[in-house]
Amino acid sequence: MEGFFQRYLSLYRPLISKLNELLSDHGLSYSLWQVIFYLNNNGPSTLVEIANYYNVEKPTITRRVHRLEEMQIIKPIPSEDRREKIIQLTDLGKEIYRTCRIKITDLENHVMEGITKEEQLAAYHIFPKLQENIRADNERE
Amino acid sequence: MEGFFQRYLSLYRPLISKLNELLSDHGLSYSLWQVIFYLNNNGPSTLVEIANYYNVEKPTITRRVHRLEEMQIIKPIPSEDRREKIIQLTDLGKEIYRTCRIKITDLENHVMEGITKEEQLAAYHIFPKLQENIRADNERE
DNA sequence: GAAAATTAGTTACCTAGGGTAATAGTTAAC
DNA sequence: GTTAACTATTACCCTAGGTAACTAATTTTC
Repeated sequence: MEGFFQRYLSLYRPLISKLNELLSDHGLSYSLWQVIFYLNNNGPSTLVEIANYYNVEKPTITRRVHRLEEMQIIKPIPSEDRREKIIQLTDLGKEIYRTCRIKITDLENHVMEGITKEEQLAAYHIFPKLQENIRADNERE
Repeated sequence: MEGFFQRYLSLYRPLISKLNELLSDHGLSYSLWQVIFYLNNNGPSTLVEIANYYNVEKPTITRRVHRLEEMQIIKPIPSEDRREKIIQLTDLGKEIYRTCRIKITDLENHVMEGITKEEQLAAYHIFPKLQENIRADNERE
């Protein structure tokens, strides 16, 4: 499958630019959206949970969380364990999630025009497998 | 196709890290590799050609080219038009291309393990189409 | 139950990578 | 021959993330 990475990667920049543009209407970027997305799907969470999910370091999430707090999109809630900070979406945050979710899904449908359902599903299924293969390969070291 | 972008994008970081790691053996990163790759496939080229191909700005390519020149991987050749700078791979550059090409193709094959040929091809074909749809959508503005 | 180890989050500093605007030099257009 | 357009470069800025060191809180260990 020579050239697969080349094709995969050349889509990245146009796509992430498009998403960032879409999200900038709400003062967001894709990296901030990831946190909102996680909180919407998983409910109140700690920073470590989010960092683990996205395979990024803790300071990265600290930064994202601070920005979202300033924007009143998320807020901390009390925790038993006083080391950790549990955050959840505010009402504003939930509203923004819904609005952006619709826009992103619209975009997803739009860029899929002219592509058969079979191809879409094949690609959809392939990503986690590739990720798992890379993860397993990293493990092996 | 809700969730497609999410899946596509979560593969990016692991993959680009893996490639950068692989290329770091030769003092390279994926962004530098792109220039080598282009020169290998297209022969001597100007910076503008490369910038257009990868949809990045000219200063981005200026920087990459300077680094590759320092590493003696590429060299300028005389041009009729004295505004432009034509660069090509050196012998060392061609050698590095071959070595890395093999390693990258090996990695491509390896991360494809357990994925059917049909799925691979479907994904392979879908990327340019998605890119074209995004491009067309941007055009429309 | 006190000391040591671990954990969550933060801060400070650094790096990669790319964009914008302005500029010099060169060529094309008229 | 003057103006416009083009190539490459420079300077400056932004986004995004990583590493190392640190604080505070909690577990583990003995």
